[in-house]
Amino acid sequence: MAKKTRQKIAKKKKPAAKAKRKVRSFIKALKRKRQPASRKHATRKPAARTRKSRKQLPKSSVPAVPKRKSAAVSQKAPYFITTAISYPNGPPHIGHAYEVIATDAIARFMRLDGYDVYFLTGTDEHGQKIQQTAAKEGLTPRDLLDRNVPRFKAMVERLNCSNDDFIRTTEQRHHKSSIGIWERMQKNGDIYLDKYAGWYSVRDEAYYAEDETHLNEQKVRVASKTGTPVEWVEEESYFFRLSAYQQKLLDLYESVPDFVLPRERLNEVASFVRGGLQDLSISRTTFDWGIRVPGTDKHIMYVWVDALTNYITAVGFPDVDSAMFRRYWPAALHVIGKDIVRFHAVYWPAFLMSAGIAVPKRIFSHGFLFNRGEKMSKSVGNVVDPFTMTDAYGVDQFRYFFLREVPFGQDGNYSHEAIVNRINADLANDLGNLAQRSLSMIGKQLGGVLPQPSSFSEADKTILAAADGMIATAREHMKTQQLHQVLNAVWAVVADANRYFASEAPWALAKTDPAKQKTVLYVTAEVIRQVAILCQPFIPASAAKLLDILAIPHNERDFSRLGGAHRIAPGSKLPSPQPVFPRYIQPEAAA
RNA sequence: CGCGGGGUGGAGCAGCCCGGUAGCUCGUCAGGCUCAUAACCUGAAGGUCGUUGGUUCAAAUCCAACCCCCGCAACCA
Repeated sequence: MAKKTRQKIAKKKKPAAKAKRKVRSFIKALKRKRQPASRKHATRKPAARTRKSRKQLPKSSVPAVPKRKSAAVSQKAPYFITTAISYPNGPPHIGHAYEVIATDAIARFMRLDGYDVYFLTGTDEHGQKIQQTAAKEGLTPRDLLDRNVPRFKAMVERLNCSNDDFIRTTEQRHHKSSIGIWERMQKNGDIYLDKYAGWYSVRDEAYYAEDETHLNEQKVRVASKTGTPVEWVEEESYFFRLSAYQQKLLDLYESVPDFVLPRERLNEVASFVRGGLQDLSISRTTFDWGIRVPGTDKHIMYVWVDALTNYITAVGFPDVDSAMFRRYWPAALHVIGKDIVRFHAVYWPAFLMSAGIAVPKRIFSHGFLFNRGEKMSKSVGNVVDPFTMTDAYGVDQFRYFFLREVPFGQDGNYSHEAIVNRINADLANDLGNLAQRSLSMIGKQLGGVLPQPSSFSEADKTILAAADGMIATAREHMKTQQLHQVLNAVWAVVADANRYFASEAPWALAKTDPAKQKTVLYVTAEVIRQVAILCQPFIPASAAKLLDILAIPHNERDFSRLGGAHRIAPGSKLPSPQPVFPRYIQPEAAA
C-alpha cells in the first residue's frame, strides 16, 4: 500500500520540474523581447478599457467588528493573505464562495503550520455600477449596500471562514488610505490632469475606439463586441503614468518568477506588458459614488485605485509606521479570480511602486467554476446560491468537494452527481467509515480506552510511515497553493489505511491475538489522528469532531504534532464514536 | 491568421516538457469479508490516446497541417 502512495507522490513532483523549466524559458523570452517594446496599441484609449464590474472576493467571517490582532508580540513569521473584495451589486454566488473557502483553507493551513496569519476579505462598494443598480431599484447606494453587504458577510460566516477582518471600502479608514496612496503617487509625479474622449458604454464601463463600434439596425451606435449602446464622451481625467512602469514590471516578473501563479497567467500578463503600457485614466467625473480625488470637487477615483488599496488599508495604511503595517505588509498572497489578474499583477504593483510601497509577494489566480460545463448565468438558470448548496450538502462537504475536485488554479466543473459521489465516497465511506469501524471496535471491545500497542510489525510501520510523510508532502504542495494535491496526498493515506485495516482484520484478532489487535487499533487511531489534523484547514468542523472522538486535546492539534514526533496517547478514554460524515441520501420528493 | 484552454476505456481526469509495458477516481461485472455509515478489500471487462501526414528501431508523447469544443464580450470569481 505504501508503494502506491509513493508512486502517487512521485508523480506529482513532475509538474514542479516542468514549471521550473517553463520559468526559465519564460525569462529567456523576457530578456529577448525586453528592449524593443513593440507599441502596438499606440492609440490612447482613454480609460482602462476594462470592465471592472467584477471585483470580487469574498469576505470573511466572523466579527462584525474586526477583531484585529495586536500585531507585535508574535515570534512567528507573518503571513498576510487576502481574497479580492466582492462587488456587492447583487447577491453572493458560488464564485465568491469558492474564492473565500480556498483562501480560508490556505490561511488555516499556514496558521496551523506556525505562521502568524492575518486573513482579510471584504466588499468593494464604490463605482458606477453600484450607483446604477441602486437607482434601478429606487434605492440609494447606501440602501443597496445595507441590503447586500450583510449577505456577503453571512456567506463568509456560513462557510466557516476564519478571516481576521472584513473590510468595506466605504469605511472611513479606507477613504483615508485611498487618499493617502493617491497623494503619494501624485507626489512622485505620476499623476497628471488631461482629457480624453471616446465612445463610452455605460453598461460595459468601458471605452471603445471608433472601429470597435458600429450603428445597429435602430441606427444606434453600439460596441461591436458587446452590443451595448455607446455615447461620445469627452471628459477631464487624471491619468496615472503607467507607461513609466513597463520595464519595472518586467523586471519584477523576471526576478520573482512566482509572482503570479499559475504560470500561464504570468505569461499572459508579461505579454500584455511587453506589448506596451499606456497611461491609465484614474478618475471620473460622470458619477459621484466613490472617493473624491483630493483637492478637487468633481473627480472621483477610478474604482480600481480605490479597490486595490483595500489591501493596505486593512493593515493600517496610510500609517506606514504602524505596528500592523510594518508587520504584515507586503502581503504574502492575494488570491483572486483569473479575470482580474491584470489589475493585480500590473496596475497594483505599479501603483505601489509609485507610492514607494513594497509590492505583494504573490498573486494566485484561481479558475472559474462551471455548472455541468456551462458558465453560470441567470438566463440559463443554473446560478447556484451558496446558502442553498451548503444547506443541501453541508458546509464541510461543500468545502471539501471544491477544494479536492478542482485543481486549484484551473477551471472546474460541478454537478449534483459529482458532489454526491465525492462526499459519499471520500468522506462518508473512506474516512468516516474508517473512523467509525475502528473506533467503535475500541469502544465495544476495549471499553473505549485507547490501547497500548505492542511491537510494530512491518505493516504497522509502513502505514505509520505513510501517515508521518503526509505533512512534508502537504507543505511541498502548499508552497504553490496546490490545495487539491494536499488532499490527494491525505486521501492516499486514507486508502492505505483502509487496506491496512482490512488485511490486518482486527475483528478476527480479538480471540487469536489480542495484543496484535490492540496494536492495529492503536495504529489506525494514530493514522486517523494525523489525517484529521491535516484536514482541519479544509473541513474544520468535521476535523474537529474527529479529533474530539479521538480525545485529542485542543492544544495538540497543530501541525507540529504531525510527522511522527508525537503519537496519540495510549490509555486515553474515548467518547463513544458518532458518525462524522453522514452519507448523502437523495431527499424523498426530489421534485 | 485576436488571445488562451481543451479533445485519452461509460463519466471526469493524469500521463505529453526529458518518445520505449496507457494510469487514477467514479460507474459496471464477479469474488471476499462481515469490525463498520448497504460500508471495506480483491479481481475482471472496457481505450483506433480528435484527424491526416512526417521524424524515429519505437509516438498519447516530437514536428506540420487540419477538424471540433470551451472561455476571454450580457446581472457573474
